[in-house]
Amino acid sequence: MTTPMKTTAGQLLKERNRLPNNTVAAVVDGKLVDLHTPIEVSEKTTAEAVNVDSPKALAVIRHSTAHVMADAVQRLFPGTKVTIGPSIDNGFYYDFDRRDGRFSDEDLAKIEATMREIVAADLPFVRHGVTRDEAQARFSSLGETYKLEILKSIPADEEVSYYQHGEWIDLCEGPHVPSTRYLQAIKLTSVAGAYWRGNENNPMLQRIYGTAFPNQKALDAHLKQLEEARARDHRKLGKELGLFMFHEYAPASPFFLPRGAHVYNGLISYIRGLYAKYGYSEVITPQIFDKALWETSGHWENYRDNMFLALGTDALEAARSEKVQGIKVDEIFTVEPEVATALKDVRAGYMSGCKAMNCPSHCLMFGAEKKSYRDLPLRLADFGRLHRYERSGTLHGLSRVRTFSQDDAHIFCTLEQMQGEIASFFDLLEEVYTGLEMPNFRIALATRPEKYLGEIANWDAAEKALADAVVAKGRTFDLAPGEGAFYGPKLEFHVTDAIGRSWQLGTIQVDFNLPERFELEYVGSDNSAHRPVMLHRAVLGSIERFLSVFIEHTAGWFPAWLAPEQVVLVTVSDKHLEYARTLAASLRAAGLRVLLDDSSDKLGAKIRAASVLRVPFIGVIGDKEVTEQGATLRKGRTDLGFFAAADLTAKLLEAAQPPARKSA
RNA sequence: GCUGGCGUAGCUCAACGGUAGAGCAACGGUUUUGUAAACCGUCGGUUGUGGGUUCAACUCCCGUCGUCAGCUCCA
Repeated sequence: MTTPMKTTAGQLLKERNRLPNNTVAAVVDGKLVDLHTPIEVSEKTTAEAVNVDSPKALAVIRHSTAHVMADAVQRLFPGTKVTIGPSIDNGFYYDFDRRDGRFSDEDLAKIEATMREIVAADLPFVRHGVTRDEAQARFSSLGETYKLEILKSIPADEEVSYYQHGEWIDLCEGPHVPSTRYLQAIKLTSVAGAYWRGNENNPMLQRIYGTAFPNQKALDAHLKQLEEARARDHRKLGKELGLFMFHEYAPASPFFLPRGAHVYNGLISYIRGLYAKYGYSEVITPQIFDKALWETSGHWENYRDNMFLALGTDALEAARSEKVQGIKVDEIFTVEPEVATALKDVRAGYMSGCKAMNCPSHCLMFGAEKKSYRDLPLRLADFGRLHRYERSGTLHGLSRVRTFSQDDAHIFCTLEQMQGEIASFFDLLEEVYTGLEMPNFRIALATRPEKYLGEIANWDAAEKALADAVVAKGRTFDLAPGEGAFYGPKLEFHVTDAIGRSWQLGTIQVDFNLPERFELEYVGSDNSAHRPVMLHRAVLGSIERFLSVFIEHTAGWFPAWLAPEQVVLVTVSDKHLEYARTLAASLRAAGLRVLLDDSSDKLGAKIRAASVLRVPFIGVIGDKEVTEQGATLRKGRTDLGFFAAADLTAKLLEAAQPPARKSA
């Protein structure tokens, strides 16, 4: 018989001799709690100390820091109302409603200074479990209207509590560190607007972001990583390396300069090379279609606002002469009324759309000829250019653009073939990620959402096929329940880059919808018609977005097979130029991309110029190299020594091989 | 889209009511160099754009375009 007793997690752990010095919280019966708040325990209660360096502790520290920040803000800016202040992936934030002004960078410095005072005061965090009425009374006397709103949204069966350090209180379920003294490494990072409860119809609040770590060393490491990410920013490198540019005449639409276009095309030819091996057939499809196509595919209904509509002069002429029976333009456009008015006579039959996706084209191709089960699986690949109207606030360098192309393909197959197709896609994906030296990825399986289309049995079969394919490869996946599209479940592939960030690149998605809408059929061995399954899949996804990831992953140091130039020859002085020209010509004849720096700069300056451009190899030519007929090779900061001309060619040609051919 | 910040020479930035400047790049010359920036000179801007205020606007105000950050990881 166990008797319940009142104690604290800290006390309990101490009695059990399991309370190390650097403990900030505890997990009691699976729940994260404070060390210092009274709880009911029995002998059966399990308790575990949460070490200051664990991820759980980090969240507690950050949440406590958010409280301290809100305290500091209200001390410095009386009348400011608090809202919410959670811990997040890289730190924490707190949203404030401040009516008398905006937080400036100087304000952040002041707030941070006040926070340090609060930390130095070593104020304990005390939890108060209260009734709803008590909480209501307390926060309404403080005028904290947002907290009252939150209080209302807390389910009736949940306990309500507030936390106090010093004089300051906040409606909060905790847990918190025992005292402000535990918050030793804090930093406020930025201020930005955020809507109350994330809804743009609600008032705009001011959000202060900050971060906190168990110690200064960890904080410094984090700040250094942020700096590293800034240094690798693809927008900055794209400019510095002459890869791409933008122009306000085509917002969010990249112009790939010669060096960038080389890398772009290199990626496509790499993928294209693998398509032969994996049995894909590449197709080329139109850019602009009659609106009827998008009605069939369902995009007109669901995706119209994201599409660019193209109008020929024919359409305008037809409208003017009123020969065609039309519909009101304001039924087509969801745009400003004055635009709709200006265009109101444009006729529906002439409306056309620039493609945002390739799948409808591929469905037309599939349906154009009678298909037999012997034609399946049919894998149609398409690098076609897509246009999507993305909201201005979501645009970002190459990673979110309005025109791009994908390493897109659609596989038409039978239900039975699905698992094999998924497995084969998995092989392709692994080969590419390994080839591009981004071999680490995790997988998520997104399953049937509440609103879905098609038969549950098919959904179950598709989800099982996706899961089985992953397991068969000896991999695990995270389940994302209900995150699938309305037309089918999918696998998502999230790769980890060189500085530990995760990006979703690849995906394979089952589609029960489009074959239905396009009434696609094949004749089975039983001589009757069957509906094929359609798989959408991409390895890199948008090439533009992939490039943004790849540039940041490599910090601009592309592998030699992909780099715009593979080697720069630099001479020690003018008198070595003649031989350098001969050598450059012979390397070019061997198929290598060679630059020759014939400026009158000193050697050091030439090396610097080549390094800034991230050219993989630098060949130095001076007296010794002319005499011995070769070059001294350098890769990055590493000196590879002297290579005679023939060896140099062989060495560079080896490095210039794309991964597929290297491994073969 | 919304809120806020920012648009100055090709690039990175300064000047913040008195009429625009530096470094790098480019160009010309000198230098002939041994592993991440030689030296001298020259060119380069209706300060994104359209209006307004003022004797005077890069600077202040309004519109517009572009761009950057953020816009539930919920007490």
